[in-house]
Amino acid sequence: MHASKLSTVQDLRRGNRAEVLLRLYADGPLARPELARLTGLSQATVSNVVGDLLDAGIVTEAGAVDSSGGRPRMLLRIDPGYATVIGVDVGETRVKVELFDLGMRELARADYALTDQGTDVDQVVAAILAGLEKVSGHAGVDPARIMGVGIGVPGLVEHGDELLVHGQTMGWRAVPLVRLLQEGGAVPPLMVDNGAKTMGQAEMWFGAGRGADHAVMILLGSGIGASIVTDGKPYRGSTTSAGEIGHLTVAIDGRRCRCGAIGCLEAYVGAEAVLDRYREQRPDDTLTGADEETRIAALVAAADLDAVAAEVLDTTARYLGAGIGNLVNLLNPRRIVLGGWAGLAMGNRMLPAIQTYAAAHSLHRPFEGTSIELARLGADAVALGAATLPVEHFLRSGGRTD
Amino acid sequence: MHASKLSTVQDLRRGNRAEVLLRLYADGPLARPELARLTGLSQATVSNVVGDLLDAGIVTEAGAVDSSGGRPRMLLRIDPGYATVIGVDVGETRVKVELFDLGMRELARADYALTDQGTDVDQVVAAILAGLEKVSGHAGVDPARIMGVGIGVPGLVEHGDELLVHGQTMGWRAVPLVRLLQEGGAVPPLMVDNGAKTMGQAEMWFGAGRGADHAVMILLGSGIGASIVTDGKPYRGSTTSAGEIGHLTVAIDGRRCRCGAIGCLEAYVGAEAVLDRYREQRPDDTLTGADEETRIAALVAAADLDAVAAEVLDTTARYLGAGIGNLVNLLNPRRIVLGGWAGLAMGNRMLPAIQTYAAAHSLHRPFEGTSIELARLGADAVALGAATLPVEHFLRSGGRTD
DNA sequence: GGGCTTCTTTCAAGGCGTGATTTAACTGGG
DNA sequence: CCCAGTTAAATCACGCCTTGAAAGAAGCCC
Repeated sequence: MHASKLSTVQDLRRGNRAEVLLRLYADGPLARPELARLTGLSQATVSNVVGDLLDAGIVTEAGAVDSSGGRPRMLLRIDPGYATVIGVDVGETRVKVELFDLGMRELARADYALTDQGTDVDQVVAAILAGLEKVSGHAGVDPARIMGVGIGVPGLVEHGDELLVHGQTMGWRAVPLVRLLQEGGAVPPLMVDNGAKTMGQAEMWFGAGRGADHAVMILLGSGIGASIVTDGKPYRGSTTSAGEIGHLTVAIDGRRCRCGAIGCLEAYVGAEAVLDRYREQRPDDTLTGADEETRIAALVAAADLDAVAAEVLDTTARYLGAGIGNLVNLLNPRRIVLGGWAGLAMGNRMLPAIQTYAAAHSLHRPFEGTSIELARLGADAVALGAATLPVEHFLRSGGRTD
Repeated sequence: MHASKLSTVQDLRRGNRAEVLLRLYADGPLARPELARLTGLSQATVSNVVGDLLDAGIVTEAGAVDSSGGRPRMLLRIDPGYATVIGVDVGETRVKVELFDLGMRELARADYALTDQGTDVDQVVAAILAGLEKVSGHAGVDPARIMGVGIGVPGLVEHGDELLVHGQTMGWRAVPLVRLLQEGGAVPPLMVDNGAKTMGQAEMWFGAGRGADHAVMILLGSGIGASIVTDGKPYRGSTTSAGEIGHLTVAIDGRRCRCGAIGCLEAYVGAEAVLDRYREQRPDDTLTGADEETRIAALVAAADLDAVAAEVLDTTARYLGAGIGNLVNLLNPRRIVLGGWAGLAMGNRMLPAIQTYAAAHSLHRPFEGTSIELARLGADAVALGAATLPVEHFLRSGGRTD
């Protein structure tokens, strides 16, 4: 019920700087008059703010254009070289650390295999620290100019007094990841979020979610998760665990899920569940491949000839469509993005079917206002999205690194 | 991705006035030092702002208290008599118009029966206009001091160029309600929202939702709807139709819903569906009463003796619990409030069962952070909630009526 | 009554956004 | 080549805001 949190007149300035920075970051090079129009600020203020940002080196001029009889407008953009950020993708099989400039071009990377499915916290922490060390030492990178580290982890992240990670699949319970990293010598700011959420953030900024103020990014892998964006901001709920789409009940008298409940979406559409369902119908199991990823690919490829495979995939689309319908009815998003390696593998073939089933399980009006698309950034956007966390903080704070 | 919309230094003042007003409204009489602490403003600014508000007559002093050796602090509160608001509850059987002071005490009311289930828009508009006329003429009420009219309608409300109401149950299609009312002589501001949402707003402000920043109010009547509150604000989605909980798919191979889809929650837990299910199992139908409301009451009363009734109610609780579980997993709210006449009638007896089933269909962690409660304001809070719309606008704008 | 405490107002200082004005930069026509 | 016309950017004076400090107000306790 309470309003925003601005009070002093400097906060106002900070807010306007943020407005200008966000707009410049989102909509590429812009000239001052356009900025004034887009932000609603006066041209005088835009000149002032831009002057500050130019002095600080955050913004640079990017050439002049146009001129139908007047002074040409000078384009402005955020200097990609002003600072760098690091994104970390903690998975169950490996840790990936990438260094980006502000334009999100990758400057360096480090990759570490995990030997025990990520259950050993110390091994993961050591890998992250090694990765930070390595990419920070990359030629031409000033460690003082690294504005932050974003980390995407599989599991729930609790932002309390101390940041805690609960990772069911890796057996992590209340792991104080930030503290462990700081004790290991990592320098703040360290920002941690769920990997599905960071990937969703990446799609929102650079992929299929661009421009949508209300969107849901579905991350379909072995299991299924989602990242909800409302009013342009990631939605976390009261204890930061919103978006657990995997355990929506869609078949109240259906299969038992590994979570113990009955009829969860994940009991049908996660890669693991899809392969289980196929195996049940074809005990001879003709799919090639040892890991889920190649087996799902084989299943999709087989669907043209194998009626069982086609039926399994169609059922998947039907359940996923019902789940998407629930999202549409409940959240009324502008866009739904299907991502994750399994989502892309199956979605490439089945997007139309998914859309049809989703329509059947949605109210007409909200469905009309929703587009359902595939993710554009592939399955490797977790680190990219994680790296946007410090960037977003930087932009929203009006350009201070603190 | 964009920030809030403050730019000039006067907006800052307006924001601080709003902060003070919201706090005073929510937390009763407060003294200046407490306001300073709660809002984060300096005592000097609080004095300034309060001075303005006192001069404008919006705030009044409410006696001094305390004094352990110092000057006693003067309590402040919003003057309930500063202005009045009107709330309108448009139902399918009647139109109710109520006049409140700012403290939401009812000063006058008018009630009009509808003869044709509300299908005739003109009749509804005429009833509203008559009601406005009547309560505005109430003794001691200055028409110039009516700060606005809030209207709760059954159906989707589209806030586009022109406000349009789509009411499926009344057969309304794109009805320009505000325009019709203005042409009939009603004076703006007129604010319209879905009745479930206004009722949710009432529970948020004065009922079971107080203090929860993330909550879902479930309105269970003949059908079922919901009002979602995120970060303290009503959530509407991209085309203002969020919260259509009634057509969540919970039983993908289940009953056909009147909306045409299969397995909707509303096909099981709405009063109509509950009575249908009972009738299917007991074609002799021993329930007394002609309308849904008394028949549901009879069903609940019969459950102690009638095993079929008990089973029907238990199934209702199971489906409702699954639906609530979906809300918990997806939105991670702090509180879920069950209201509406059917929700209260059934919830009184079955809340524990609903909670148990909800727990079974929720992830452990988010469920732990959620409380599931019954609404406290009865089934007649639609008009009250509607009346809060202009009040909220007034408070958030810092005390201007424009 | 005189200290003491606490609330409330007043005051000067430092910032900020804005409209108006001025300066800058470029086009196009004679 | 120069000069009016046009648009962009910077500058200025003004009014408004918040704030810490200081002053004033209003009660308590001894």
